[in-house]
Amino acid sequence: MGLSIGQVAERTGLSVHALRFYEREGLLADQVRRESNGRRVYTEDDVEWLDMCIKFRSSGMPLDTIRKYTDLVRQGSGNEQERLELLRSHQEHVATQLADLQECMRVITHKVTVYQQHLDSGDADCLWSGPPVARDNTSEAS
Amino acid sequence: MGLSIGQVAERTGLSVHALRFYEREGLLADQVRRESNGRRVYTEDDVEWLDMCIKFRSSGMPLDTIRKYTDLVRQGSGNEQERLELLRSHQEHVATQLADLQECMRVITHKVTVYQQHLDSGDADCLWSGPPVARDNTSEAS
DNA sequence: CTAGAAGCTAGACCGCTGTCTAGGTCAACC
DNA sequence: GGTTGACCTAGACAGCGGTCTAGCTTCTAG
Repeated sequence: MGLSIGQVAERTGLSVHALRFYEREGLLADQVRRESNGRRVYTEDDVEWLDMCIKFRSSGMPLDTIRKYTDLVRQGSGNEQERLELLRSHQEHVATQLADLQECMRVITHKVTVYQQHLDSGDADCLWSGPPVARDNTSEAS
Repeated sequence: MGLSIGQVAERTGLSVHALRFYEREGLLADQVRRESNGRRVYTEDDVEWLDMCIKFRSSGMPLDTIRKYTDLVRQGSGNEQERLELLRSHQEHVATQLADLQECMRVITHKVTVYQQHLDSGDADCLWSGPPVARDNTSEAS
């Protein structure tokens, strides 16, 4: 039932280093138990929690904020409003990121399309606008 | 017609420090010209290029890669295939990010919903599952 | 019994992306 | 002519998020 740090590393994709680091940083809701020999014993809950942390991280939540959230959860019930606010604020943040990223995607896709067209329509003939400026003339003028 | 570093900072949202840093890092396609007194004079093209760099950066392209792309553009025509590959590779990267971010959004929205419901349905009564575990039981079990 | 794999702690180090400081120039205004 | 503000360079420093090392212990298999 208990998992070693290596097993948790494998499951979560984090390195054992990162796992110890996260623990030091107070990102784990439950204190990790130890075997008599001092080795960490993780539970399935820990893995679940870590997966959530990874999602938070990968969506740009700083470790600091994850720690805050963890602290709230650790304090037990009564602060659900605070947790909600934290989550909502991050949600907004992610929404912004999504919008930004979609815009980037649009621009890059446009550039890719233009270059592709250029390459498709014969190689050596420079119908491409010449130097000195606009040598990357995939800019936005549709 | 020429823009000072301060003006460019204002337009792009980058700091003057960052602008000088980007230049040192070779992220500018055209060499920035100088006034007789040594001050930088930017063109509208520079601003456009910087906007693109900002989009690349904000979608996670490392400065290193932007530099590579810049180098290709600086070298002039003939390497469009390489540029395209670089762009495509980044495009894939962004697509992955988008998917990840959307998944994060899903999870966070779920959590927000659960907390909201909890808070809506009366405050003090703990129909919430108690300690010691699952104190943040917004996990994925719909 | 020994080798190798896995774990432990404390703390140094790293890559990235800026940011800021020190020390100075230059132009404009009161 | 003094102050203010924008600019210059070179280089030190900072924050984040790990990553790795040194030096040690502890299990497991052969």
